[in-house]
Amino acid sequence: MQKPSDNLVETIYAELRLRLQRSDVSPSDRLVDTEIAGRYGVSRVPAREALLRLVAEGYLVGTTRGFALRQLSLEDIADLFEMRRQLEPRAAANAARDMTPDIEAELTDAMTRIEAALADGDLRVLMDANVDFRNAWLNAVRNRHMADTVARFMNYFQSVRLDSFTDKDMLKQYIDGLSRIHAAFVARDPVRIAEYMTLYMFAAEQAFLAVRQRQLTESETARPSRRKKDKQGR
Amino acid sequence: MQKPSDNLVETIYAELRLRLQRSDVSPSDRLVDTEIAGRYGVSRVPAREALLRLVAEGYLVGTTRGFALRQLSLEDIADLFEMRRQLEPRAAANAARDMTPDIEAELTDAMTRIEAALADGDLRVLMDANVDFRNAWLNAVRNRHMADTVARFMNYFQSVRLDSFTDKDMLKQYIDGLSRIHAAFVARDPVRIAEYMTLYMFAAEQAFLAVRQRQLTESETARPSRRKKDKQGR
DNA sequence: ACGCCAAAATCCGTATACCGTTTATGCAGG
DNA sequence: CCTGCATAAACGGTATACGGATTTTGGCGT
Repeated sequence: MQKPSDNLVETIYAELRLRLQRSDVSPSDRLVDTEIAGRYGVSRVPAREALLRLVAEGYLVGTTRGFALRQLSLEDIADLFEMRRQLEPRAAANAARDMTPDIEAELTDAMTRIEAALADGDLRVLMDANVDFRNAWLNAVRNRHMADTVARFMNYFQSVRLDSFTDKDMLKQYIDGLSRIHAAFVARDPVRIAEYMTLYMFAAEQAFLAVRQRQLTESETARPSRRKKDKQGR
Repeated sequence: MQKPSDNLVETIYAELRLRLQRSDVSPSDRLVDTEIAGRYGVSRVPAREALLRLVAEGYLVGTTRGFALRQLSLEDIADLFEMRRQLEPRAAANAARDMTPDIEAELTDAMTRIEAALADGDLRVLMDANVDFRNAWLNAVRNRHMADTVARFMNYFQSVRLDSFTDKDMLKQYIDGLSRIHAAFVARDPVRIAEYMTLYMFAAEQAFLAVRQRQLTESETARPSRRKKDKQGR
């Protein structure tokens, strides 16, 4: 009865969004409907509609040459974090209030994997576990409108998060914050959750601003020549 | 090149959303792509994409027989107002802080028209002026992500607002709340704005819940066309 | 060598056509 | 009259095709 694969647009959209969440798409990549359509063995229409939806949601921008990751300006980052500060502490507090044992187990599992990945220095695993952690507590939020909106604002940053993790100190600080939040979730303490989350938001904003600023100054020099992507037919 | 009307999808989308904002679409209406395409003299594709975007944003739902207004459940209303309480007081406070003379003039003009319409009992004019008032202060919000998100949550209710206005007492109360908010905008008082807006949100939630509940009980009886399974009382 | 311009390629936007599913309609049997 | 069933209509989903704008490519003139 569970039919997420009912229509092609939904399938492709979900797949693409997952790729964005996992930073599988780099800022220099161009997503072209024909290429995606070919990869799924369908026509342009479903691929295009999925892309347009991602554009409407603000994840992508349409260019004259394919769709690309939206590049956040410093102002965007500040504005988006103003929203996150407004929403996430409240959402997390609600989640703590409505937490169930299964979700707590998911959270703990994800947290364990995050710390293991930190020890191993495996960024890819760390990011996946991080997404799991995030999705787990969002699932405890009863208010779906709230959970979806929060998820959307988080996703804007998911696609660049790897970069901010290149700084080891920042990464350590990030995991510490997460660990504290996890403990408060386990303790079912909505007030402290809201508090920790608020502090976490400010730290995260600084981290992303720093990362983005570095990217911007670096890209002053790099004027990319055209790169050929290998073609694959089917 | 200030032409957002470059492509057809954008044009049709904007037009349809305006119609939704102005309650030009009733819950029993069915929006069909071919019909819309015909009205604009274009093919199905742009009409369909505009409709799908409205579905993705939650304004419409796709049925097997055309697209229809999304019907908010009582839980939806409660959840959406939880979001509005979280966002609108802050957004309005920001607007008060960043208010410019032109926007204040727009606000005052809209407020004047609202009160005139109230005196005339002209609901249509009142609703239009109400949308203008709302858009005016949203334009003062520098954080576009915030303004857009707030607008989206407001729009869910714009399409049913006329109903809540059938109760004269509620209407009067509504305008009083708006008038107080307008005064605080003119006074550039972010703190009071946030306060008034919060109170206003609670009142509005009660009003919409009451309206929706009445709608739901009323629709128990309305059953057109011939049925097969379910028998009507003799 | 260098730039300028035209031809080619790429890719978005839009149009048209087909198909499958769901709903309505009409007809025959009780 | 009601019920069941077959047939038609409506509509969403998808495929394919065309056009136009923009970028790339390649060669020609200076």
